[in-house]
Amino acid sequence: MTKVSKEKIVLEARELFREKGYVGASMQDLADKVGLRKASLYMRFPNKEALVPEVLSLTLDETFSQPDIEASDWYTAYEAVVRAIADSLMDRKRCVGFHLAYGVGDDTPIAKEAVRDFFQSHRDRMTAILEKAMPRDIASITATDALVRLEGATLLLAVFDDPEAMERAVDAVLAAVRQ
Amino acid sequence: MTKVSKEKIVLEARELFREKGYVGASMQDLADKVGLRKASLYMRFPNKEALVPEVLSLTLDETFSQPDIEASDWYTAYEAVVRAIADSLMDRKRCVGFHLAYGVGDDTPIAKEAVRDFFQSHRDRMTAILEKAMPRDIASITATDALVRLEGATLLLAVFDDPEAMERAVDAVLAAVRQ
DNA sequence: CCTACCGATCGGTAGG
DNA sequence: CCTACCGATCGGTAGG
Repeated sequence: MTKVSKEKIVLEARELFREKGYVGASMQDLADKVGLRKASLYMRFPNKEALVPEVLSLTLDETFSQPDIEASDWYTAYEAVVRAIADSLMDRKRCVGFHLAYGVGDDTPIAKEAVRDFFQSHRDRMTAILEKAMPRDIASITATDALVRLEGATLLLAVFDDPEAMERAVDAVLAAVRQ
Repeated sequence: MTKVSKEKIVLEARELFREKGYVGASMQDLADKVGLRKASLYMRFPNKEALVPEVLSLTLDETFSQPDIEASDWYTAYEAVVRAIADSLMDRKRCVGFHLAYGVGDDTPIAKEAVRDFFQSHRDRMTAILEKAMPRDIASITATDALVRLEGATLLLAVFDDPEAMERAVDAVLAAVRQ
């Protein structure tokens, strides 16, 4: 009976938030998943809301720890990010960030701010890569629209289990920066 | 004290589902909104799940009752649909269908099927318009990708209250069928 | 269309 | 890290 790590809890919390959203995910479900009693979760996290920043910063780190992102060639780096995002979305059929974006309200300001940070970080880091090849304002718009298409394609994954829209989104987003 | 119409209840239920999702919206909130006791809602609807098909079919009807959709010119009709969808999303910052797509699970099969119908109807009706100008398979893909972009842009509306991504999505989606 | 209620579950805490 | 509990709220029903 080895101690349950904080990371394990965050990973399972992410699965719950992704699948059921913020309100639909319960601390009892999470406790069952990690094999603890519910009360014991409160030793590591002050409350449910505090799980949200942890879940999102873990996810951000995963996405941007792709090896090719350090490539000197901007296109190689950009393609790596886009494919990392798309692969993770296709794997899980939903975006935990998007589910939380729709699901957290003004009653959970810390969670709300974490969601903003999550997507703003995506935009900033993608913009930084594209800035090597185009002016800052164009890079920023291009990054934002890429995110919009990738996230939008999760609708088809969630509703119809159809990955084709995501594949087309990846192709279109990459083609947009190649011309 | 005139009777509360079924439509009024459905309209308020839509607002709740859009804002809080399926699990986050409570029958008590809905009762308060329409000025009834909670038990009285069950005279018109057998349960909470039954509200979902009503909410979505009302929304579908609103979108496709735009006058210009009957235009003989396919482009005029398509533009009317795209703008009707975008205007409604920009107005409310979220898509009730998307929130329900992420939020309903296998425990609510009727709601889940209603969500599928909702988006499949969008695809079918947009495809029907585009078929006047291109082969069926291209029309279907074009319609799906248009939906993906418009729905994806709700992320920026929900998180940053930024309408610019939606405006660019509308322009891009219309430009895609003009060339 | 109401009052009054049901069992189940929610997030969170006391106390060890 | 646990047992045991808190008040609040959930969807839904009985009975009038």
